[in-house]
Amino acid sequence: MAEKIRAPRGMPDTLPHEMPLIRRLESAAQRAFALYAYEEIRPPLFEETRLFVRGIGDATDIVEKEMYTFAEGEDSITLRPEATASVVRAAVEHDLLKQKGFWKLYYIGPMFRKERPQAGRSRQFYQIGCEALGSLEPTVDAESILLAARFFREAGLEGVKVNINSIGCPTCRAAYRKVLREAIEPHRAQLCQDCQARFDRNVFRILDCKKELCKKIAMQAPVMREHLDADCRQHFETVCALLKAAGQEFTIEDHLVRGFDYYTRTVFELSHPSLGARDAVCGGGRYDNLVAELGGPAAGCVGFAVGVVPTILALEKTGAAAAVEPPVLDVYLIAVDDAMRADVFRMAQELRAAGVSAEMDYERRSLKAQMRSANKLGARFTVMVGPEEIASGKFKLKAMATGEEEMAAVGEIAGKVLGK
RNA sequence: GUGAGAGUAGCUCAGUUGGUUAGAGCAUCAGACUGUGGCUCUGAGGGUCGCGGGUUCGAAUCCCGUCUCUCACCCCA
Repeated sequence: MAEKIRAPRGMPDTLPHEMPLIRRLESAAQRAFALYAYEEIRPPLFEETRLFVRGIGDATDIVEKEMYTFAEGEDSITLRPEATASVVRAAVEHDLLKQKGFWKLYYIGPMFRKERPQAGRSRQFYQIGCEALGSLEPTVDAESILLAARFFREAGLEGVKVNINSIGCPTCRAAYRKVLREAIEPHRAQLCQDCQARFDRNVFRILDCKKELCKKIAMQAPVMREHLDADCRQHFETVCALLKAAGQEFTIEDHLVRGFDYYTRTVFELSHPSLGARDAVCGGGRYDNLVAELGGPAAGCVGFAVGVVPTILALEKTGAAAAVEPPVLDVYLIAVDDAMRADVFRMAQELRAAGVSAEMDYERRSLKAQMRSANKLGARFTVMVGPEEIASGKFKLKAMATGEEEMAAVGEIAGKVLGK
C-alpha cells in the first residue's frame, strides 16, 4: 500500500457529520446580517505581506511570529491571519467609499495563524465577521454589538456575555500610556517576564495578564476610561446609553484591550461561560484610522469577528448542538432484481427532476441490503421496483416511519412524497 | 515557540511483572426458506500496536528520536 499523506499540522478537515452545525451557523449569520442590511464580501485568502504588517501592527505577536508568509518572485505574500485588513484594502482598492460613504460588509471564511494547535484552536480556522465602514458615530458601535448578540441568538447560543471598553483615540491613549507607565514603573521588578517586556513594547497588555501578581498591580493602576479625552468619553457614554436603551446587557471591562494595533475607542468581546478560561466567541471594536493608513479617505469603522469553532464548542456544551438535524432523504429506490436496475436509475432521475431527493443502490446488492441502506440513510419512503410494478405501472410506495404501503403510478410518487 | 501527557481495528477502549497466531463493544459487510428496514441471532472482513532506531533469545509493553493530538503557557477567534 502506498504511504498515507496526512494533513499538515493544525490544518483540520471538516468532515461531513460536522457540516450541518456549521451550516446552521452560516445561515444564522446570513439571517442576522440581512436583518442589519449587511452585504457579503469575499476577499482573497492571501495578500501582500505589508498589508498585514501595516494593518495589524508590526509589533504584534501575530505579525511577528504567527503568519504564513511566502516569497512569490520579488513579492512577499501572506495567508490572511484575519480579514479586516483585507476588507479595508478591497474597499480602498475599488473606491467603494467614493461610490457611497457608508458600507456594511460581512464575510465568512478561513484564516491562518501559525500557532501551537490545541482544542478549539487550529492553524486554519474559520471566522464570521463584519465591518461597517465610513462612520464615526457611536450609533454604529452600538448597532455592531447588538448585531453580534443577535447572531448568537439566531445561532441558538444562550448566555452570551458582552464586555466592552474604550481604549480611546491615539491622542488620549498616548497620554494614558504615560500615566500607566508611571503607575507601574515602581512595581516593574515584580512583574512576570512577559510583562517586563510588555512594559516597553505595549504597556496596555499588562492589564490583560493572567498572572496573579501582575493582575494585582494592574488593578491598582489607573484605568483608561478615566483618562479619555472629552470626545472619546462622550462617544463611549453614548455607546453605553444606546445599548442600555436597546435592553442589551453588558459589562464595562476596564482591562479589556485588543491584540491589534488598529483599534480605537470602543472595543468589545462576547464570551460564553461554558468555555472556561478561553471563553471569547467574538471580538471586535472600532478602528478609525485603518482606512486612511491603507491609502483611503478618512473613514471611521467598526467591526467584529466570531470564532466558528469556539461557538460550536459552546453550542455543544450547552446541548444546543444536539438539536441540529442531519439532511433528509425523500426516497430510496429499490431494485427487486438486477433486471430493474436501469428502471431504478431512470426513475431516480425523474424524481430528482421533480424536486424529490432520491438515492439507490449501485452495487447490485440484495433487496434486504437495499432496505437496510434506505433505513440507515433515513429515507422517508422506499419505492419498490420489481416485475409486478413494471408490468402494472403502479409502484409500491412505503412510508418508512410507519411501515404503511400504497400503490402509486410513477407520476404520482413525487406528489405523494412532497405532500407528506 | 515553551512545558507536560497521550498515540493498540473506522470509533471507544482492554491487553496482567516484556513470552506463542493482539482482544471486546459499537460500526461495516453477509446470512437467518418465498419481494421488505429498525430489534434479535449467526458469521465474515478489518490492525506491520503512530513512524524510525535501540536494548533483549523475544517488545504493543523498556529506552532514544520523530510526527500527530491533548492540556497548560504565549497569544488570540
